[in-house]
Amino acid sequence: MDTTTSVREQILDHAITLIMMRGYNGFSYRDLSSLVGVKTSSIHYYFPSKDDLVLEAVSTYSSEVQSTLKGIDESLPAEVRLGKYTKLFGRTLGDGHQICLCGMLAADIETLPDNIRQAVQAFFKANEKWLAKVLAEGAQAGTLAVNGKAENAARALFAAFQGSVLASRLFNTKARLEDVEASVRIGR
Amino acid sequence: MDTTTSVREQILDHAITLIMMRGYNGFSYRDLSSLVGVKTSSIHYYFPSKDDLVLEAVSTYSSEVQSTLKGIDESLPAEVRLGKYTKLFGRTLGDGHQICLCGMLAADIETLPDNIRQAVQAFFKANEKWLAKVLAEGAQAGTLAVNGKAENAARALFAAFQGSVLASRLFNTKARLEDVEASVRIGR
DNA sequence: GTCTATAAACGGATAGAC
DNA sequence: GTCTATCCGTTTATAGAC
Repeated sequence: MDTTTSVREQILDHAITLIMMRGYNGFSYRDLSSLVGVKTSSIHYYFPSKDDLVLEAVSTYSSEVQSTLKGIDESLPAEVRLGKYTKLFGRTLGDGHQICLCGMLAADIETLPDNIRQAVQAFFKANEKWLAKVLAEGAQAGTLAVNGKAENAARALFAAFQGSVLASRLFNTKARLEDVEASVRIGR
Repeated sequence: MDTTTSVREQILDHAITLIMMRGYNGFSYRDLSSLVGVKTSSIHYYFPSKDDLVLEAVSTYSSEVQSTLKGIDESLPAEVRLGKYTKLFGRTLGDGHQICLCGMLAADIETLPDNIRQAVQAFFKANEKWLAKVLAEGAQAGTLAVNGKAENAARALFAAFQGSVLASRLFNTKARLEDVEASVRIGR
């Protein structure tokens, strides 16, 4: 089997982790250079500008999340799917020093170009759409507490997940993610 | 009357705005220098290190928010107090380019010293405590939808507010703050 | 208190050899 | 593709004159 990871992939992977940890303005080509073991000029060969690198980081990260969501069987009960979504955010935390890449870039958005803003917006919309479907079904089944329209509740719920990974890292506990799930889950 | 604003106050005010806009790693002493009209070395006179400046920014910001919360009459109905809290976050947005200072620093937390982390944690806890009281009363009165314990629901709700200012700025609309309020408010 | 001057490291980025 | 070498602006911070 092939366990090779190209330099390009390594750069991208480390960039994603660094952004999730320290944000756009908190990492440099020099950081990547020492992590991957190539000179900064080699990184510029693959990603001419930092914005190019970050834009591709968003695309890669977003595709991975979308793929995970697509892998969640829609025939499962709504509350079970929500539980899997909570776990997805739990994995995002990693060793406890990372938050969602798009949540982080949303914080840095005023220092980023418009094409990155659009990519981050698309990530938000996709997550909200997925959650809206889950909430609508859970409301129908009486297993999830949904106040008002599912679309509005989904936007509030996604915001709660983004805010809670922030708080989870700040307080060094995953319990805050569970608070969010508990806030909409009826019964045990 | 005295409309004088000391250089020190001006530095602090602009620092708070810059952090809310661009984050810890997104502004510099040079930015402050051009905004206030003094050299960067003069800023170092008041705030020896950037961390000193940011720590005091958190203290000042936190005091202002605490003061606003204290000014909300506790004899008002819970849902009315919640409405005022939503408006507080709406003012935080300002001209639409700012988020909560402590939400921003929570995103930057991995690049900050421990004393700042503690100050940000204290801000989170104070807000969650205030919201827990409102939620408990609203649940009792049947005006607010609270699932599970008020303390847990309050942590989820505060996370939702933090996430929603992020989204409000990202999409350039205050509607996302209202989604959060609507998600717990019963009836019209 | 505020300035000039300067340090010393870091930032993203490019040219050209190999 | 990767390197060396370099550009040039930025960053936090300090020393010392006024």
